[in-house]
Order: sequence, then structure tokens, then C-alpha cells
Amino acid sequence: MSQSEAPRRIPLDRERVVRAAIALADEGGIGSLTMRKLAEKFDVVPMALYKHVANKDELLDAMVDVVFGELEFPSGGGWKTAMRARAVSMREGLLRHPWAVELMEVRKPGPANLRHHNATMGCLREEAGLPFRMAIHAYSAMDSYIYGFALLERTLPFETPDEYSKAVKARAEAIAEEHPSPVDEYPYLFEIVEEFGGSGYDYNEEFGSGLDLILDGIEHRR
Amino acid sequence: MSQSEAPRRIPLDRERVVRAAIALADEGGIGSLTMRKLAEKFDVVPMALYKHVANKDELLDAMVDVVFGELEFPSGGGWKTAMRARAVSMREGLLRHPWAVELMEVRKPGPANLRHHNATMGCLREEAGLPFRMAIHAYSAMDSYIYGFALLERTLPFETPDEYSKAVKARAEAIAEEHPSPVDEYPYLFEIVEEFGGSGYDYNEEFGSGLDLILDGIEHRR
DNA sequence: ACCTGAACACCGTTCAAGT
DNA sequence: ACCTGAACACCGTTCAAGT
Repeated sequence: MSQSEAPRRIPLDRERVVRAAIALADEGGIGSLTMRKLAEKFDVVPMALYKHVANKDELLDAMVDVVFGELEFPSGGGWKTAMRARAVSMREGLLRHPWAVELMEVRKPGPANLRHHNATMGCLREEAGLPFRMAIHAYSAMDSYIYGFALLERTLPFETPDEYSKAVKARAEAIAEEHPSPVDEYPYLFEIVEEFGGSGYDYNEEFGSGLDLILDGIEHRR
Repeated sequence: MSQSEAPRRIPLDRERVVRAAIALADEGGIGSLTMRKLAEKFDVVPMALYKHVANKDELLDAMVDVVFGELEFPSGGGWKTAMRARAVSMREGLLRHPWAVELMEVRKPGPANLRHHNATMGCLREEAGLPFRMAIHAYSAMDSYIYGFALLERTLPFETPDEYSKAVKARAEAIAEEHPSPVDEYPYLFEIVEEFGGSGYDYNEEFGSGLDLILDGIEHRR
């Protein structure tokens, strides 16, 4: 029966703070990540966090580097297979952490970030055997596509083809309410409503389609 | 000598409010756009703005639709030329309004947005003669690329190849300070430093290169 | 019809103080 | 060594009031 029966808190440390911040942003979006709410998660006053991260900016840097650490390096099976796997892993990571899309390449790069970019560039230079300029073009095209796809995908508040089809119809109705004759005004948008309102839309297939377009293009120019 | 010599303010209206908000965001980033600072621009108390926009969210909707209104529709010269011109115009718009990149496809779509998407889809269906599914694939690949490129381009705080080369060297030195032997650890990143530290890096050319990769791929699959 | 003023419930972060 | 409490300079937005 020691005197420490009282609910003792596990002391905070940097890693727990960063992980909790990621969980908060994953759940409620980056807007819901505030130092005050993060402190609440640990039943602690906001200022307690500042012993472990210098400020919110540094916290964001650390969060982004954790996401980079979750991404697969390109490796094995030839450059095309390897780059494809990297792209798929990146999209999945950005889907798990939608708040990260705009931050990945903005924050001060951490070690996982540097390792990832170095490994990817290495794959293009060595495995694919691309000359330097061509490797840069390939890298730029792929990452633009991946980040852009993630950016667009993130805006859509549904994950399955079925949810998609419902949302498309709802949006069409919302437009119809504000416009006198929407089908005549925007015929090609309403074609989309008709086509996808029933069957829905498969994001995985869409991502793969554009990815193969780019990978084939790179191979073709090699 | 009427009694109205006193500095009379032009009364606010919605358009002036939206334009001033865009100017503020263009200059200082979206973070510097606050209702309070916007009100200051008009020498008015913050609450005066709320007669013209319902709230900040609706202001953002309106700002995004102004940007959509600045973008060229695809038109003339065959689908490939038209789609290329649209892409270039979009990148330029997103470069003028970097804060818009993450908002373009998130906010409630306004009339300029609907017109733009309808015209682009129309170009792919009619001028390019693509079947529906292929038009969707083409649209998705192009917009993902354009938004992603704009997202990545925006993170780099310099605009000319020369500024780029200086920034690359500065970043390399920052990394070198924190890592014991960075050239061995990240050889492919340091290849980039060497290659671009001198000559610099041309963003316009890079954008065009990836764009042509995708346009050629679409043509090839048609 | 349009603008004001005070107030409320939030932010990140400082500083000095507690244990 | 780690956490607290009070305070400061900010937010968006409400409500009731002024002209």
C-alpha cells in the first residue's frame, strides 16, 4: 500500500504528443488540432506541451515526418513495379492523413522525408537508369499527380462507390434548385450525374488509370 | 460648399469585399485573411462586413468562384491545343492565387466553377471525341497533375531559376549542419544540389514536360 | 439600409511561479 | 525536471443598439 495509489499520469514525451496530434487531425481535420485540445487529451494545461515541442509549427514538422515514415520506399521488381508500389503507398498514406496533403512538401524536411526522396530519386536513376533531367521530369510528374489526386479525392466526403452515387445526386439537386434549367446550361455535368448516379465511381481504379498513363509515358520516353 | 466635404466612404458592396479579400490572401497568404483585417482595409468595424457576406465560409466560396472566372475555357485549335491552353491558364491562375489551390474543389461550386467544368468536359467529349469513361480518366489525370504541380510549386519560395539555385544551396547547407555525412547518406539529393545549384531549375519547362506526357498518353489511348 | 459597440467563446504563446 | 495559472494579443461571430 504505497502512497502512490492516486491516478498517476504517464509523463508526457515528444512522441506521445506528436502521435496524439496526428490522431486529432485524422479525426477532425487540421482545423480541430489546437494546442488546447491536444493538452486536454492528456489532462494537462496547454503550456505543458511546450516542454516537448517548441511551438505548433515544430509540432507540424514532426507530424509530417511521421507520415513520411509510414510510406514505402520504392524497392524490388523493376523500377516500374517499385514506383507504382510507392505511389499506391503514398496515396494510402495521404488518405489516412488527409490533413498532410498540403503540408508534406512545405514543412522543414525531417529525416524520414530526406530518406524517402533520396530512395525514390535513387530508384529512378539506378533501377530505371534514367539520365538526371529525365529522372527529375519523371519524379515531378508522378508526385504532382499523386498529391493532386489526393487533394481532389480528399474533397469528396465519401469513400465507397455507393456513397459517391448518392452524393452526386444530392449535389445535382442542390444545383437544380438554384438554376432555372441546369441540364441545358451544364449538359456535360449532368451526363456525369446520369452515368455515376447509378453505378458509382471507383477511386482506386481511377487512381491506377492515371498512374499507368504516367508510368507508360515515362517508359516510352526512356 | 455643401456640408458633405467630410471624407465620405464609398459604401461597401459584396464585390468590393470579395476583391479585397482576394488581394489580402494574395499578398499575405490565406492565414492573413481575417475578417478583422479585411474590415480595417475599408476603415470599418468587422461586423459591417456581415451585411455583405453571411460569414467567412461564404466569403471563401465567392473568392474561389472569382478565380474560376479568371481561367480560360478550352477552345479552338483541336482538343489537345485547347486542353493544353486550359492547363497553362489554370497553373497561372493558381500561381497568382496560391491560397486557392486547396480550396478550388472543396468549396460549394459557384457558377464560374460549373461553367468551367462543363466546358472542359464538353471539350473532351466532343472535340476529342472520347467515350465517357475515357473522358473522365483524362480529366482526372489532367486536373490531378495541374493541382498537384501547383501545390508543389507553391511551396518553393522563389520564382526564377537563379533564386532557385540559391535556395537549393542554402537548404543543402542546413541539412549538412544537422547530419554528420549528408552526401553519403543522401547521395541522390546531393546530386540535385550539384545539378541545380549552378544552372537553376525552370518551372515552366517542368510543367510543360509533365503536361505533354499526359496529353500524349491520352492521345495514344484514344 | 447600413454601420457600430460590447461581448462571448475561442486561438497560440509569454512569463513568472509552483512542486 | 516538469507542470501550472494568469495574462496578452489575437480570432469569428452573436446580439442589441444606433443613424
